Amino acid sequence: MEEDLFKALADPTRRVILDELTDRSGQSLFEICARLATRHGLAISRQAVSQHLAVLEAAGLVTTRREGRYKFHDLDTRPLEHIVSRWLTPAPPEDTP
Amino acid sequence: MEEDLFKALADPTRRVILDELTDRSGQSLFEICARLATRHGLAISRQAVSQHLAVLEAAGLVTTRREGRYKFHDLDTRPLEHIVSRWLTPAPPEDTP
DNA sequence: ACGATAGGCAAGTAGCCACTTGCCTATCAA
DNA sequence: TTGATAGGCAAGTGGCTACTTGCCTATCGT
Repeated sequence: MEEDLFKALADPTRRVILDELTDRSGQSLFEICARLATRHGLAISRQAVSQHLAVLEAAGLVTTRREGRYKFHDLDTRPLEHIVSRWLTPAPPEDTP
Repeated sequence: MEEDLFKALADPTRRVILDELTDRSGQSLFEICARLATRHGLAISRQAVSQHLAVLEAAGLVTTRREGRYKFHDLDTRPLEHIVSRWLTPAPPEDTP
């Protein structure tokens, strides 16, 4: 859903998570939490990060794979190409809410 | 401001306005209102559109010029290039809210 | 000058969203 | 099996935001 993509990008914390996954894809929830805290000074609860990841997954920006008790998160930037092409290239309008 | 850009893109009505300005740049507030109604079926008040345009202008996506009692709105897509390059190319992370 | 058109300002409201809190399930190590 | 680790679910709360309403200013045509 196109709507989900823009909603996902609207939050600064989610953008930092994308930065984190750009730096190292395939992190678990706890890894992401730790790196948000240590490298970005973000004091944020595990649930908050979990909810952000769900939003990013709904937007197609993150894919997940389960391995035992771990769940790894991988970045998928393909939806992003798709977004700028809407206005940078002469393309027809899309959603009408 | 980077934050303003993503916030601006988060709203579906604002994205349709960008579509409208992509189709024809330099429209006045009333023109945009009319075309949102006729071409997109959006029953939206003039003030709402005005506020949306202010948000788009704060994001740098729209520039305005006054001529008499008219105020024309022009599209500027440059901030958009800037946004996807953050994750599509190996670039350093940015905002930490 | 007067009415009509184009737009601005400000306050109020309703709905959404990020975040927390509390509890629960599942996997692994000892 | 027990405890610890990794994650999920659900309800509640505070703040932000899109939209409306009402009134005001400025420019143009006649």
